[in-house]
Amino acid sequence: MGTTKSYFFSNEINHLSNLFRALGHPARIAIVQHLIDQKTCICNDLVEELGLAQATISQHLKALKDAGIIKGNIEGKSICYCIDENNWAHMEAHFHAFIGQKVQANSCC
Amino acid sequence: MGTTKSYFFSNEINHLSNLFRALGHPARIAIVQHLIDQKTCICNDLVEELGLAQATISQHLKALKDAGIIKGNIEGKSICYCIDENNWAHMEAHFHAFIGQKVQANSCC
DNA sequence: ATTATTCATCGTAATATTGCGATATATAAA
DNA sequence: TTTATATATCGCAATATTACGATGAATAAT
Repeated sequence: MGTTKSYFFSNEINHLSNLFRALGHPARIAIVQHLIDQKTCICNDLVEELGLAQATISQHLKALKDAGIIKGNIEGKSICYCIDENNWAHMEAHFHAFIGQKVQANSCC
Repeated sequence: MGTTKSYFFSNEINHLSNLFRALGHPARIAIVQHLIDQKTCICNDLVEELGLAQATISQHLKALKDAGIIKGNIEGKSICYCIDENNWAHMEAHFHAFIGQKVQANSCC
């Protein structure tokens, strides 16, 4: 009990919900927005920027990396993160295929 | 400890992450997709359709309703759910404003 | 070689989510 | 009125998430 029954659902649906879930936390949205805004790579000014502990930021970065939304590159003693522009395009397409669907007006009220 | 520090973030960011989170579960994606496909309203054939317990489905419906994604209407002894087409449009715009942002290619690797 | 910096990971506490059976409520049907 | 049907909610157990301090690993600076 307590565990999501992913095996009840298609890969398609599980993948989509994983992407949504990865963005389902304000810190992770803020991180992604920061990476988009700063174009150039960002390491952990995020810690100062967001006001969360370093361990917490690192955890959120991992979640975004696992979802394929960002990627990181070692750069000296720090690590340079940026949007994974390849997956970003896929994600955009994936989201749009779902959210862009036509919805009937007032179909129940 | 353990609670999301929403007050660290803007309303904009919190709202967006709430929307994403509402769709961050396969059952809820499946429910929304079902509501889109069936155009006409759906009550709890979802229980048979998804194979989850009635209480669980009801809980997921509540999460989607709280997020403004669906709405329900009493219809005899059952309740008729459908996409809230007004908020759906807002949501689409909101998502697109975020996901549709231009991302620099290979900005860190 | 030692020290400082940057980041990941571990361990742990607090809280949230997921799922279900049981029960409550409300309407329809008999 | 009694019974059946549909749904919401309560209470609980299992698991996941969020957050943080402490520690480890790797590189840069001294």
